[in-house]
Amino acid sequence: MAKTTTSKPAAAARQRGVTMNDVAKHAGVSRTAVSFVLSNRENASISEETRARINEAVQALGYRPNAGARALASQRSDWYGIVTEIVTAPFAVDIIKGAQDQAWLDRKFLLIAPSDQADAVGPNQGLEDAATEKLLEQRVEGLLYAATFHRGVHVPESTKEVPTVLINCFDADGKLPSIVPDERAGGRVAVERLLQAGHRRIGVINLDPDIPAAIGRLAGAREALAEAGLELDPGLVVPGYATADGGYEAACRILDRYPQEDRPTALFCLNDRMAMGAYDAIKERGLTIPGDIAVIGFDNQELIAAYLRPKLTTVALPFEKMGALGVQTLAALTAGQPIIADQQLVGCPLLERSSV
Amino acid sequence: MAKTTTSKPAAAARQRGVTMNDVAKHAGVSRTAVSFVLSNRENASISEETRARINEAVQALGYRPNAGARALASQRSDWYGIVTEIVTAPFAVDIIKGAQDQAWLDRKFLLIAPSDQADAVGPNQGLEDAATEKLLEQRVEGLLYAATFHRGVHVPESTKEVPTVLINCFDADGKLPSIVPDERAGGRVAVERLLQAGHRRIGVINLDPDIPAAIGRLAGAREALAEAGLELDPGLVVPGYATADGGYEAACRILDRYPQEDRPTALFCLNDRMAMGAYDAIKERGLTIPGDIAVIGFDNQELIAAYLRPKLTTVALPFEKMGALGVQTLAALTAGQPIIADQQLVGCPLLERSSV
DNA sequence: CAGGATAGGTAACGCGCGTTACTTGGTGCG
DNA sequence: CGCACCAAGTAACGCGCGTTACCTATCCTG
Repeated sequence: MAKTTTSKPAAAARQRGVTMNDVAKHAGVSRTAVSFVLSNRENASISEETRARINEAVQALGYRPNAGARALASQRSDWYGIVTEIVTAPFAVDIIKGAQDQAWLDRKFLLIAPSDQADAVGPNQGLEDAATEKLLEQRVEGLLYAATFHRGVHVPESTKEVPTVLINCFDADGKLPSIVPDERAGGRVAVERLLQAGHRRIGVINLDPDIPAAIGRLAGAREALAEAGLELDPGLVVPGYATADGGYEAACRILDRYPQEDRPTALFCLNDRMAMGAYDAIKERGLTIPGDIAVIGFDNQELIAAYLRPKLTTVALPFEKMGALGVQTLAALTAGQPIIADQQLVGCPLLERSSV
Repeated sequence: MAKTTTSKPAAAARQRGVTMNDVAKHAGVSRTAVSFVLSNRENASISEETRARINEAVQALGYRPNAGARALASQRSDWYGIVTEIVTAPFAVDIIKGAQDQAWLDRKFLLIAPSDQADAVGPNQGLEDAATEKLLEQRVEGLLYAATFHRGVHVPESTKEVPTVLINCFDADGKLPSIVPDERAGGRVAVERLLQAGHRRIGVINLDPDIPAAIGRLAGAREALAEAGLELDPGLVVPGYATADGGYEAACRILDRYPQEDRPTALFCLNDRMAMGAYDAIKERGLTIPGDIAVIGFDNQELIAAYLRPKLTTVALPFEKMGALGVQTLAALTAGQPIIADQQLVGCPLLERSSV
């Protein structure tokens, strides 16, 4: 396995551009022939022998196709673009990973353009126009928009020029197809798990009640309870800021509100950060997890859920899957297939750890 | 602000490609003239009037330059490529953000290519070749390699064809310039902070002692102690797995090893995950933070450090800055400037929160 | 043995744009 | 009036490649 210094290819390529012409000359054929074998044409009509000679020449010269020129000539770029503020927020970066991997499989290149967070809070909630523009200049074949958290967004007009799919967000004013987590089913599976463990009095630490995550997860929780013939005691639902401190305070309120015999035996925290705070509130009172109080979270923020003590049982947001599905959907659209559904829901799997 | 439906531009552009020729016709000039005003040539010699006419035509038709064609003709792509496994690991995604933002400022486009984690553990520790190859096919002007954690890497041979900079890693066998965190200075500032708070017996929860992070941070800690006329008691340095559990166990050992009067009054945890575990060990013993034991971490993993109770004082890894500096360095190299230094160290700032 | 059908190629155009060389009409100057 | 000069603009080439139309030799068929 001695590393021979026969890296002539690299040396040759370094001097600014081995082209198909060079390959053709080296192999003693026309450039067209080279193009044919490199693109594996069906009706090839190139003899095995010259095909081999050409491949040798490619190796020998270290030829590397010029993607730009190819795109120009063939009128297709093999690029998708994704506009996202996610780069800023490690939280949902798995969307990108899922999309990347899927694109890679389809031999597409994913161009990632950052979207200014600034816009996201302003009156125009749209993801950034400049990024979209840049991507269109690259002649991407399709566009993806990905948000850090599930919400409605406004998308730039120019988007209408190419197929577009939204991930973890939905078109607030149009009909663009979108991929979003099935919050309701997620809330349901969480509470079902608690019921299955024998809990009957379940406290819920809520998020801002107006966002899709809160609406869906709470509805799911109610469904699960209803099926068990139970109702959600309004006193057991407390709102919290979406932080550890918020979770701590909410948990304190919920735990101190009732005499011990009425105290909930389980807490459904609508996100993991709040669960983190709830842990402190519970431990502070000399209670154990899950012995005295079971806790279940949502989001599966690895850095928290997998490192809390005991490890947090939680419902995962399917970021990676959403990213992959987004690319698949986009591929279908660019291939001219009709839109399957305006909104595709992706399941949120329960991750069993040790807090229930 | 009524939204008029005068989106003729979009409509015009939709039908596959408004070109410079179309603009030229619409403005009644030659394509060359259009090219000149769009690229803002110095020796323009285009009258203000026709320049205006051309710009109007651009607006009217919704013309958008074709980046690929431009690259082909001008022989420069305005693209940098970054090969990284970071997409997989939210941990260091800020490197990408920093690089993105800087590239955006320089009007460059950053192509992000995923690197298979698989390779990173194998005997060939190199970041993936396929990704590099793909990027070179796009004719990127420069390459960046970014790793999730500070270490030596092997880079594909083909890399030598364009300027290359390593971020958060260094070339294990060559001379490629790299940007890495100043671990030593970071360790030093952490311990200095503890000393300043009056601590004299400081425990250290170490990482795998062979990795650059551990070597540097520990050396820095020793330096700070030496300057205060102190030495690091070997019994106070315990190794730990780089997880919360590892930190918990290490903290238990260190806390239980000494009678109360000899017990360290502060713990320097070489990463935040271990600090998270140390918190539990401390609280379990009925001790308070920072009253009885001060804790300082490293890495500034926001999801942990900012949400622990009390919030964790820690030393930040300058991911975003490293990303930006990487792009700046690359810009200098592509501009033909000589390499400043083989290895640029970036400072690790102390983030004061509430655990010291 | 004429005629067509194939295998095995090649010449040449165009993708959209940057760029260099060239043209043209007007103006200043001796 | 003749010449140089400049502002204003254009024709035309080439970037590297995909693709279509064409061309030539060989083989088969009737």
